[in-house]
Amino acid sequence: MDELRNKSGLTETEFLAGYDAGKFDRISVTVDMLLFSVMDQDEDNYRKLPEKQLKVLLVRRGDHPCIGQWALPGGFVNADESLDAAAARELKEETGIDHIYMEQLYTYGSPRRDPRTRIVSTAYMALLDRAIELQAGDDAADARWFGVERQVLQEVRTNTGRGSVVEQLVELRLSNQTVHLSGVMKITKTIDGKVTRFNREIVDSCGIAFDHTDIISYGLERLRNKIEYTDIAFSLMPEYFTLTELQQVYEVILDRELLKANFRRKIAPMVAETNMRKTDAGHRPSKLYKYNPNWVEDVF
Amino acid sequence: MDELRNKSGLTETEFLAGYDAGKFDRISVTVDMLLFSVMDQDEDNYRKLPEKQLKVLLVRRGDHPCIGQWALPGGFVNADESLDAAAARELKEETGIDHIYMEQLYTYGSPRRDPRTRIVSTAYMALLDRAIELQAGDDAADARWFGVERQVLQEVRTNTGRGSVVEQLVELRLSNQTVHLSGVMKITKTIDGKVTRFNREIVDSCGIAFDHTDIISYGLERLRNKIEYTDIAFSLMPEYFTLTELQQVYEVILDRELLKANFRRKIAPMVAETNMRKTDAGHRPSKLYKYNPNWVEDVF
DNA sequence: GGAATAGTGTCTATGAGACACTATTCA
DNA sequence: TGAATAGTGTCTCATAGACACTATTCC
Repeated sequence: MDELRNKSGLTETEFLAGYDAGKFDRISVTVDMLLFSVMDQDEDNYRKLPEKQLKVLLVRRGDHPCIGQWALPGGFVNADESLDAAAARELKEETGIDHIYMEQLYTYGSPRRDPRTRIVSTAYMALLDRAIELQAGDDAADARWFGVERQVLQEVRTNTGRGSVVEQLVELRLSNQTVHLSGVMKITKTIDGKVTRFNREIVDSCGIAFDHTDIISYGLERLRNKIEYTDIAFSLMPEYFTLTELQQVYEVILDRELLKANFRRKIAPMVAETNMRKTDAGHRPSKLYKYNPNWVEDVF
Repeated sequence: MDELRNKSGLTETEFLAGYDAGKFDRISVTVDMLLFSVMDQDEDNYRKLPEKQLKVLLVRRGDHPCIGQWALPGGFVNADESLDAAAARELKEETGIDHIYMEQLYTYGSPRRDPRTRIVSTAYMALLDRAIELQAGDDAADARWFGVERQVLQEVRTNTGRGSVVEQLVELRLSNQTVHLSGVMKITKTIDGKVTRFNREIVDSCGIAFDHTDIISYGLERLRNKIEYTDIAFSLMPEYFTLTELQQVYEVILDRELLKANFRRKIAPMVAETNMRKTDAGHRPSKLYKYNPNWVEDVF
């Protein structure tokens, strides 16, 4: 095969020897890591269960651009590593964690999304099954968990002659004890004739760096969709858990309450009972379950 | 805000003036366009309806690397355009088409996926509602439609101690009157404890350039999933169509037959009847429908 | 008339949702 | 004992699937 020659009469080996990568614009490529976890809120009443909250990990930027703002952890892709490997490496560097669920989310490539230079960034989403202590004085000097809330502020539906436009204003609020961040996205679905287009635009961003408001809100939407038809929720659970804890994770992500009996029927095939129980809770103990790894879904 | 200074005492303006993009490895970024359409097969019996087939557009490579093989149309992203814009531009250049459905699929970034240099490529999927004539002597000298077939060759399920592994061998066959291409993917889902990982690997590729076997098979999976819960199928239909034609499009993408009565009930809210009919077909004429752009789904 | 597609009616099985009820700890 | 959660039973309604049937065109 190496004997094939192109119009200039070159074999592939000869062609590659003379190839100049610099003749096309080269671009900096980074990965950003959207790390979610679900953690307990403290509860004063010993009898009540602690509430759960969806958290995202952000890092305070210590340098320009967006100095002082909060950003997703991430960094440049090295010459010899795949995007997946770069994302896993960044996660490990920032948090010391490995072997957790991770998937590629979306690639952001607006020409001016970073004032330094043209940067294309591939966002990944990862899910963590526990709270981790963030060691201060690390590479990421100032990494913190933020509680995540999302709210639709406004929805406008317009009928145009050739179709319709649906426009939503969605607010994202990220907060912990000391810091409160927020951003607003305008998400538009336009149907023009038969052509449907989606558009996402950051309308307002308060303390969130770059276009990370968009990434976080998109990741949240993906998580919300996937929890309905995959087993992704178990990536957020410890090895043993009660069904109520599992239900709380679903509720916090879907942002609505579920009926216990129905929930249990639905997830029954995905879990396996153990003979352990969680006791000393000020009320009836509950069985501990674990993920049933032999659960068969429609695979791919 | 510009008055914030970093540890070196620089304002953002000063910082940016001294920023050297070259200190990190820069990478070539391209877009690849997976363009699908559904076209009629010729039918000899005048009474029978023509069968439909899913098609993908490929371009024969005239230069190294992968000279002589068939690839997705695509090209380098320009310095000043977004990824979406680059994908739309490439599509327009190769086919003369614009204003069609398009979405970002996935970003491929293995270090050695292209022998020239490190290339990260963002794949897009677009859907076309008609057959277009491919003008020879174009930029893409040799662009052709290929019929797409996918077949699961083997599925192996293994129970490991800590979980399970499901491994599928999937063959992709692309063909037209003169050219027959094929590729085989090994798609693996590994559950290890609670951590689920997916892996896609090209096992064999016969005449399909680079990692495009992976892109095409992934796009096909995405199309198959989305046709079940979105209105994406209408992007593949002309303005007016019969319900049987619409059903054929679903069948060709899902690769299974559907029951007519059930199909019609299901898509009824998405279509609007017209008072036109399709006649002279050697059998009972059928009503023409169009997409109902006021159909309300759960929006986002 | 007959070949072919167009189009409809209805039964059943399954699953989602609502709701009411019983059971069990432990301070 | 009572506050709280754990856990179950059952009804209804909506939807997916199977299947059988009627209707209409045009050669």
